[in-house]
Amino acid sequence: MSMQESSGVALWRQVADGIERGIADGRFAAGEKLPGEVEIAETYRVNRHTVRRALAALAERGLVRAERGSGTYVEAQRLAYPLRSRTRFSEIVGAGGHEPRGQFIDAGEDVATREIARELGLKTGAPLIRIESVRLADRTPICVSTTWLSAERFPDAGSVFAAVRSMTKLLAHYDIKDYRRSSTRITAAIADATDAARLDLALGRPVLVVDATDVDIADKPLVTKRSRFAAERVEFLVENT
Amino acid sequence: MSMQESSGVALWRQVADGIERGIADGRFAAGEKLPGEVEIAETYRVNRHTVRRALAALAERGLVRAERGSGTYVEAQRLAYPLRSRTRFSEIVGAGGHEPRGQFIDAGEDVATREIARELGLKTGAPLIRIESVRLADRTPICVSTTWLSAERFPDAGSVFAAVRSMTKLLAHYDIKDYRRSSTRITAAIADATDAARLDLALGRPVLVVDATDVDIADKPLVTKRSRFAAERVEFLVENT
DNA sequence: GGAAGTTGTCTATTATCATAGACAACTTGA
DNA sequence: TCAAGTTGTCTATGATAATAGACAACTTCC
Repeated sequence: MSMQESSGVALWRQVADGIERGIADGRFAAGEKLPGEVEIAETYRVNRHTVRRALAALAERGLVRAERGSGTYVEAQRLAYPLRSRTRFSEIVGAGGHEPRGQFIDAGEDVATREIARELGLKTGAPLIRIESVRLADRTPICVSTTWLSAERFPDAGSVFAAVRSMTKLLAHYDIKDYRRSSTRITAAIADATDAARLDLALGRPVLVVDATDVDIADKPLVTKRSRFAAERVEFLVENT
Repeated sequence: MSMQESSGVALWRQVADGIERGIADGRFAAGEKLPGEVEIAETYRVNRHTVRRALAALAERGLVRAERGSGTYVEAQRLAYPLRSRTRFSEIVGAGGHEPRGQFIDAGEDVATREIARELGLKTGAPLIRIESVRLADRTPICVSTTWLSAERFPDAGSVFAAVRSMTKLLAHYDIKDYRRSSTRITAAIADATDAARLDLALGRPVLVVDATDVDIADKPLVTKRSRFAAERVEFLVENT
């Protein structure tokens, strides 16, 4: 009967994404009641069971809540994340009325690829400290980051970060009182298995991939990082001054 | 045997996304040979047939090309898209050595939601012109846009755009010689069926959703739009000055 | 109380996904 | 030429996705 586009994405998942999109762009406001399962099934031209599976997936992720006999209700909101010259995770999250947190996952040594060397103003193959971390707002993971610093300049960066769990505090430990974002590159991708697990994100969900470099007040590169943000939880704001 | 995470995304699709990610971030350079199907199957822990399906999907989208007896080769590249105060699609694409094109899809009338009214400095319910368009680099669709303008100030915007197929030229028609981007909000989502078709994108692929407003030299709002960029074809650059 | 509308649960059937193995067709390099 | 390594094609089987129908359990409102 149906044509079956065979996109590699299950029908229930497409319905779930459609509803989530509706929540994200405000067609379904927070607290509001969704259309009934039968009505959703009709609009997407799928079986009611397929809709139920979609809703179950959204419910598991905490986006909706089903009430038997009554209906299914929305509960969600996206975090506004301005991209400014002064970018501090804790300030941005705090300003939104949430409690910023940092989690240290792992640190190790690495050598600079050509790209990282260029960003940090080092030579290819220079020794680096690599730090893996997660940042959260309240208890919700917002992004995972892989951060690189020069191992010569910041020899104990790994253990320092593990203790302070904040990039600002890490730099302060090395007497760097101020820094700013010099460049930011943004694209989107599907979360890989590791990132998905760390972000508590379903497989196949999109992430915003941000490559950024921070410099000190003399424009000297300090750290470069690649962060993956859960797209369903944030919205970047670019303000042209 | 396998655990089956049941993410709603087929295994072959996950493999395809993984390989695409590898192409996007440079692990597999353009023109280079991918690992053999057996090796890919081992790294992803799936059957070779599953890998073949993933490669077939990538081949259909033109990202790779299989050569019997020899191997499978990469062919792709992402468009760098700087987000500056002065943002002109044709200039950005032209600077990358590609030929910019615009396609008019549809125009109609609309009334301002609270959000659009705020962006354009109008009252909620004010009459608007809504324009749907696609922009391409060479023959590849880059983004689809929904653009809103005040119907009072730009009464014939729809038919003018249909003729000139460029926002800069449309504004020039109303004696606006210069304008600039005042705000940009970025997030990511999965392309819906309509956008996917217009972008020639497989279902379930991510898009970068950009909400932007352009203002004249006196900071008066001119147009506001929501664009959906094929994430696999562009990379946004934010330059903090 | 009762009707209408909602979500929850069960059984059953068909199509697609994923695996498995074997071998053909072709390219490359020794 | 030949061996090794590659992609292409075939058959087969079990697991999962999607459909279909029926009815229970519960809420809301008249």
